[in-house]
Amino acid sequence: MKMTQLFTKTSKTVPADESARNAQLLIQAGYIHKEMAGVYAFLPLGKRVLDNIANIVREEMNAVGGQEVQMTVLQPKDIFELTDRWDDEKVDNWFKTSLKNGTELGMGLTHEEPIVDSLKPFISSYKDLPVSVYQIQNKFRNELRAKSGLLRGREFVMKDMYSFARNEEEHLRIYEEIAEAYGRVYARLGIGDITYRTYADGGIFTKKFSDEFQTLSPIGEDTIYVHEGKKIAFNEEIMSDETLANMGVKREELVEKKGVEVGNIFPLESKYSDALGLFYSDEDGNDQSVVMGCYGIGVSRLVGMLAEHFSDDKGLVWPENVAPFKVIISQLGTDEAVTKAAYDMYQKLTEAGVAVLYDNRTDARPGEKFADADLLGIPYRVVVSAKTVAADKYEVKKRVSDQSELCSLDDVIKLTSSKQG
RNA sequence: CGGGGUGUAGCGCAGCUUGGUAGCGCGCUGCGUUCGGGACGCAGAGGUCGUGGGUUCAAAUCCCGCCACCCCGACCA
Repeated sequence: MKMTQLFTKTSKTVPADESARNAQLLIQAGYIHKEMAGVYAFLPLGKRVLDNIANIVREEMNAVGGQEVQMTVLQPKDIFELTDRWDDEKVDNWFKTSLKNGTELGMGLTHEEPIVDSLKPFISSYKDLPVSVYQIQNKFRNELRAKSGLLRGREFVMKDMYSFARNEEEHLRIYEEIAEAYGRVYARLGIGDITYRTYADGGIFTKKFSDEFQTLSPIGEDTIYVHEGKKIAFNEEIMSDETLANMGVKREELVEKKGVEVGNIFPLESKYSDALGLFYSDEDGNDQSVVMGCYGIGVSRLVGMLAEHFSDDKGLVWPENVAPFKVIISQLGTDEAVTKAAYDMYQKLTEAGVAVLYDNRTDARPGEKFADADLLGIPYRVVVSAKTVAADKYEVKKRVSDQSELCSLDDVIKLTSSKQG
């Protein structure tokens, strides 16, 4: 993409109504637009990052047999009454609305009931199970207070998967498979080493425990206790001598940290399937309960988490897998030879399948182009100028490094088109 | 929802104490000079001062209500 086509611009000043670093950077660089507190629009660059993250999540969910669907945002009241969750006393952060005739509706905050409801016509036999279904969709939560930029909004993008198994044993196998897939997601996003599977409370979903995936960060809202040796952690909310004993861990082995919840998985047993009448016939023709699990990943929250984590005093520093563009070509000067060399590079990289942002602005001086390349956080910067043209080379610098090197066009293509991941 | 703070041009801010023709920087438009780390000169455009009421000859400024945004806390699929 040519930068002159991109409608967003960077700003020299930090927005005054944000104090979270992730929101400051993303707004300053033109990735997102704040519509209201806790509600952000994704602009072209932000949308590309969001989609890159979503695609990694999608690939890993597909790899463990997930089938993608898209549920509705508008939800009927009756199915939530069957599970006793409609009452505002039970769930108090639900945006609700109504039809003209007064019929009450909910706006997607979670989808256990609708998913069960839509699978019901298709699940009747043990032969129909197991199955896992997921979606990547906007979720709405009427938070009393939005905060921390993209980390805690009222409208956000979430991947939620629901698994349906014939029995507890099958459920556990699937649950662990998905937990492992989660590990791969965070590894591919570049935060595998600081993300911990964390033993936590079950919240409104289940009486039992849940597993959170917590990424260590000073901006984290949760206090967790990390066991480095086992690469696991415990949420403060369930810390007790009994829990620790059950897990075979000693209190002095744990280190207190702040974490951002980037995923949360729950065993649901048959709470929702039973309530909504989803059963299957076993080999003997007897009705059996379906054992469910649900699995969330905060996709837009991850945009914020990664922006927060991968940044420096000059701006964003995206990992290659999520960067909106892998390469930015900074053309300095408007000589014909320079323009031609820059445009050649742009075309060749594009043909090689590399996502390129071509800074073809003629009204921006070098310092401004460099500052923008840094702020935008594009992993590779290729400078084309009278100097590089004279040397018949291109100057390549990684965003994470302050050393540049002169390369041939082919070298640049080789360097930037590898390591897909 | 409790406490604290802030709303003035697209962005960042000053002006408010002590009422009297709304300012600065960035950005934007035009012209010229510049051109490897956010250049400079000249000439311009752009504002219901969050909003509604009140006091006053006169309100960005004083008083009251409301709205929005930020922070701390509580809460948290």
